[in-house]
Amino acid sequence: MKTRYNLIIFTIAEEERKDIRKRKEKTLQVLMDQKDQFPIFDVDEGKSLRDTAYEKASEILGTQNLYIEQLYTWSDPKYYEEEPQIIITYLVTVNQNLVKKLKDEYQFFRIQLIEQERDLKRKIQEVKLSNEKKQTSYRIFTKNEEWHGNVIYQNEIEDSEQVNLLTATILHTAIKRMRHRIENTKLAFHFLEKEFTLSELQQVYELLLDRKLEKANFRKKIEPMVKKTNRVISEAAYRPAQAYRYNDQYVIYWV
Amino acid sequence: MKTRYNLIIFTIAEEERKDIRKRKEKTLQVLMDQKDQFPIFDVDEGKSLRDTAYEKASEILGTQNLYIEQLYTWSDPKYYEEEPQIIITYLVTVNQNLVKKLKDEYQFFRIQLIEQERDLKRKIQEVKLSNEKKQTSYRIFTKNEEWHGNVIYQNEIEDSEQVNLLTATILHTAIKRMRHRIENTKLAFHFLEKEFTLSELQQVYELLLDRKLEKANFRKKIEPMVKKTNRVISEAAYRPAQAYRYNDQYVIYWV
DNA sequence: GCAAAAGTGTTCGGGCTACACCCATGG
DNA sequence: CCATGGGTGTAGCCCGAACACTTTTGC
Repeated sequence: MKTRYNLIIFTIAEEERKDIRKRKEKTLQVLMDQKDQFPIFDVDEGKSLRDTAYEKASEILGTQNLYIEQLYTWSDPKYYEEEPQIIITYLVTVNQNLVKKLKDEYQFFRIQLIEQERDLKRKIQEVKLSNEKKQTSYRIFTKNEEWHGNVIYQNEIEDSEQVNLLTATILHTAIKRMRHRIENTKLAFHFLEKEFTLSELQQVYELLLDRKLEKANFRKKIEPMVKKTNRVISEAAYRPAQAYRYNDQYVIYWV
Repeated sequence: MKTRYNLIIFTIAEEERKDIRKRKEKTLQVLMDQKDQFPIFDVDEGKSLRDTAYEKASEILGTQNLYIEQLYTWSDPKYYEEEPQIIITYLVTVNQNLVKKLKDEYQFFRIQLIEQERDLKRKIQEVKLSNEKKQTSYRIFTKNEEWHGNVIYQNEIEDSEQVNLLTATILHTAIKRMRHRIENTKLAFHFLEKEFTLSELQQVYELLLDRKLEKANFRKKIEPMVKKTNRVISEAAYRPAQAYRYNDQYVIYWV
């Protein structure tokens, strides 16, 4: 039985400005290798897996400024085509401007999620992964089922030519995890520069949550997580925005 | 590098009634082996770890009515005295009345947590584990620290004669996890019979959260999770209580 | 002036908190 | 009738949702 670990690395990239009067658009992206899978490695003997994963991610991305967290450990045989494995996944987020010298074997793909159906027991999403060179898309069915009195989530994919089940499941699980983590960790801030505007922060939230938020309400909610600086950031032909920083005093979830 | 899995199994037991006029007291208990550790096993090749863990837990406890969930995967060398390992922990909860034929090598221990100190960056807890035959106690220091810009939780124990660091960390992590899970899964209900009173449910919450709750408010909050039956349950020299069941229609956290 | 976004204030409703009160039972 | 817990109603508060409105900039 082989034990390995892999990395699901997210970034938020700014697209080219199309309209000089408008804000730059941001997209959520994920890193995959040439086989459309997440980078996977053998475990380093006698070392903390978090350290190993952090070093490997730094090496891939060329920066040390990363959010990292253990996502889940996968062992179900249905995930493997060949020999059974145990895979421990680490979730990483990074600011794209810090990413240097990305190796040829890895590429970022834009993620688009389109919800097609949803009821109490199941959900169908269309997932599109694309960059300049390549585009893949698949549909993922998520069901919550009973299993010995426990409610468990099962994912199925329609077109296994496009993506394998484990990859799709990891992506699904990672996005779900990030949606929780933006509420009470620094995760969202690792997508941004040290200084950022509240609109940029709101865009990060909107990309991860996949829905529009109310500006006034958003600002009230995240107020304790940020600190205003005395600088402003000018973007385009509209009013410049105040620069903010993460508030290091902010601690919650302290059980 | 060896990969294994272990089980942290909780139950809530009713103590003997001391005063005929009073309600039976409940205590939170955890299963450990004769070396004061959680049951640990080799991974079953080519099988889902959740299935393996579930079967092993059923075998130990003599019942199939269990809550089970993957807790975390531990790899840090500081947890191991001898050779490095990777250990995947599964969290299990069970109703004690269903526990049959518990093997001699395993025993349940009452858990008492006493918070001694707490501020923004650290917390000190005294942990007492006891049953009729044995008692151990130790102090656990939990700190939240910076690590490459991430906030991470570090546990330290004072008296490593009493318990090893991994065992203490798993217990700590499991309780934290349960405190989240009672809000949105069936976890709490696996401690109880199929039918129960709202007071019993409230006691489960109070044991896990380690604080008293307001009766009226608690009932309003958990109302959507339960269904009233037309039976009553008489306990002692006071008004009998309505019996409730888990409401199977209740689904949240459906991302 | 106008388009676009920055930034703020107000109202409404739901949920949590605290507290008060009545009900049913066995001894 | 009393101790004990079962069970319910209400008032206050905070937080999030919805919406409206003002300000600042470059073109």
